[in-house]
Amino acid sequence: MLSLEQGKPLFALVDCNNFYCSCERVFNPKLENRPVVVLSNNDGCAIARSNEAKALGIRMGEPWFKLRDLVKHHGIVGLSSNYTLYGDMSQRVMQVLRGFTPDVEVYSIDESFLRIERMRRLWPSYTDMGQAIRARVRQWTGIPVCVGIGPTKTLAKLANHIAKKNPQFDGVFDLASYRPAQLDALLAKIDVGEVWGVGRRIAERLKHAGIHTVQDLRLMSPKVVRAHFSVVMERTVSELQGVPCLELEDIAPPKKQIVSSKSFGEMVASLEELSEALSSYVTRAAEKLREQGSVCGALQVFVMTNQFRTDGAQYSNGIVIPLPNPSNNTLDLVQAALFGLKAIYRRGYLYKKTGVMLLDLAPAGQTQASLFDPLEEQAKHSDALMSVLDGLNRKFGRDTLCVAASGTTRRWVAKAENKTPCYTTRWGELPKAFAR
DNA sequence: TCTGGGGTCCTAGGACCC
DNA sequence: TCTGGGGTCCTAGGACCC
Repeated sequence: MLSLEQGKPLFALVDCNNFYCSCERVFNPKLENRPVVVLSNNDGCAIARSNEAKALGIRMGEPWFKLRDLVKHHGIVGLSSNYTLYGDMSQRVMQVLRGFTPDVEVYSIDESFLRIERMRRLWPSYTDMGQAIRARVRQWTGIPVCVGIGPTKTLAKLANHIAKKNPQFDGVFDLASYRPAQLDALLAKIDVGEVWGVGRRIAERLKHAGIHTVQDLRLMSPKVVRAHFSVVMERTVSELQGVPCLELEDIAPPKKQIVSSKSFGEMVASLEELSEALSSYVTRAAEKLREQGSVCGALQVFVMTNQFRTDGAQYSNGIVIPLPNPSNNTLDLVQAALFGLKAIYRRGYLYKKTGVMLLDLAPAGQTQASLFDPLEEQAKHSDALMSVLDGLNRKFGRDTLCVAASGTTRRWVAKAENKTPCYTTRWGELPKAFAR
């Protein structure tokens, strides 16, 4: 981790434009210049929109079925999400960024923070450096990005927003390239809700107090903000004023909980089918658990009916199951989860969703031993079995080897009616190029 | 008919301890 | 009539992020 004490930091935020839509466009140029929407699991709602789709007023999270008319009139393309593709494209983009500096924090699937103050001499200006990043990512991956540059993460975020919204900056904006008075005027035109850390609720409260723009918030005293809001907001205001409070976290800390849950393609009533679905989610969660080298000490199972429906009875419940011995063995976890499911299952409801959360995560191999620990020999067998399982599934694709409890009919799997191929991760689905 | 999934952090309040 | 003060741990709920 690059500490803030090591000289004055400078951050760049590199953010992919309309990331999921851009990934689709890389492999299907016919999608260029058309309104494209990528849908959530189950083809439920819009989670990524091309600029053309945004221009039609399609909002983030808008249910797809409500867009039916708009779709008909404007020839909107709605694609099921293809996370395998997006995950792979993301890794490629991040790899290109690491070619510029090792000081990269992958903040989400489509954005990274970079510490750039040591790169200054390689380009005439930071803006030129930003343009170089943009050009290389575009050329090597096909993905368009914007770059925002500022002395704190919050300001880099804001600069990125400015780069995105103002075409005259050509996708790169360095806050330092503006004189203070110019910057004040610019920030006085941006809604306070655009600040990183200011969500819908806090924006409402701020506006109620007469704070409408980023500039208004920037002029507040952090102490006063703390008194009326929280330490988090205090930090945000300090960062807006150029005082860095957040460091670059280039080494991802292990996750504290792992969740796997999904809505069903069709409603599920029986315990058997719920068990199948839950087993498959637990399998996925356990894979993630082993990937980060952890074991879990407890898991939580939950079920719920469709809360959007007004007819029919509603039911939702959850239960935490402590494990006698911390484990990352899929079979142990499935067994515990099914035990929990049995306890909260009620007959007579139509379920929409179930899921599992792995809790009390700890590094494997350094947990408190219990009186009833399995024999060392057994533990070794368990580890060996899991590495075979993971190895086969990595090599031959997910679910090549899975627990029988996850079933074979799988009526409950989510809808994905318009999904593109895994162009970059499956031999059988490689894109084909033809010469004329 | 159709409404995502996966995370983090902070705060308040209760239980309990000395 | 007067009814301490400080600390920890846990949980639930709320807010935020992508």
